[in-house]
Amino acid sequence: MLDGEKDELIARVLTAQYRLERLVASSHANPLLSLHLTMQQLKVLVILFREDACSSQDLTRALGVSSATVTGIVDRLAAQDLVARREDPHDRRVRLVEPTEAGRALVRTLQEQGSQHMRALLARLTDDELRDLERIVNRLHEVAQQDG
Amino acid sequence: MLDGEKDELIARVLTAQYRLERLVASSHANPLLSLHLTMQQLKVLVILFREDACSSQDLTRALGVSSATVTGIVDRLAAQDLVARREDPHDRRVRLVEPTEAGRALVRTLQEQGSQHMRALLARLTDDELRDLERIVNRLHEVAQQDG
DNA sequence: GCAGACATTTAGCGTCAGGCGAAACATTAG
DNA sequence: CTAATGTTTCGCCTGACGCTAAATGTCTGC
Repeated sequence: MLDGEKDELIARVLTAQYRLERLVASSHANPLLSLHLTMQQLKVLVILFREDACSSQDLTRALGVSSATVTGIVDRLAAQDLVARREDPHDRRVRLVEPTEAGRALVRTLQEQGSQHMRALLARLTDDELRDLERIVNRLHEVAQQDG
Repeated sequence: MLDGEKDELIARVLTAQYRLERLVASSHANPLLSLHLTMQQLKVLVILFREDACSSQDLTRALGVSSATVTGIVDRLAAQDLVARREDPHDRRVRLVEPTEAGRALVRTLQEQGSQHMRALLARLTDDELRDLERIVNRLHEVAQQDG
């Protein structure tokens, strides 16, 4: 296939995917709308979800605020049982902050919107279609992993 | 295929997709992290993105706050040129609020995370894989549309 | 045409989260 | 041992949001 044609095919796949996401999103409530966190609290959770555990200093740098401010934000997240603090075994001055399972679950609901809905849609595909999809998603995963 | 086997296959597809999303998300910055809105402001934008235009009263109900509060939130979004107000032609008491193009673009960046990255991944698939993917995504779109 | 209802905004007040600098305290590094 | 470092506490300040009540313009039903 010519490069132009492949680009066109990729663009079509992305467009189709985008339209599907839009359609799925419009048929059920966006989890963001029922969220009761502030933006800074959510940012901390998103960072922790990705990094697993961070020192207060890491958060200070990531958010661009003072360590006193980070203490306040983490305190309020801890009060909601969304994060927990622990000591860094290598340096007892450092407080590592990590998401609780509830904190993780919360970020997950934001990132995998419509997953139950998607399950219902997938159930409407033929077995062959499902197998094809599995094969392709696994391929994409492989490729993404090679990219590091 | 037996129902149990199909459920298993669907679960595998969802798991593979989840793992792929996690991998993609971990390799580039989450646009949420550079957002400078408050949560209520973001919620209003998300609502408007979906509905296109809302009255203040619609927002009052959607957010569960007073109309005076909605006025403040919308004022501050308008000051950032993310929303615009206009009169409802059918009832001049009503103020319709709609996202500006900048407001739409902002919500879009949150919802299509990793789309450039995905493009690069797709480029690594074979032509047949891309065609299969397009076919399946279009099928899912069809099914989602039938569901209303 | 008019009174009552309705949609929105304004004004004033209060609370909360976040933001800071400085000090205190425990820990680490040289 | 001293100086530097990481975190928390304290005190102060600001901005956003949340509310009630009043004001103003518009609509509805009689």
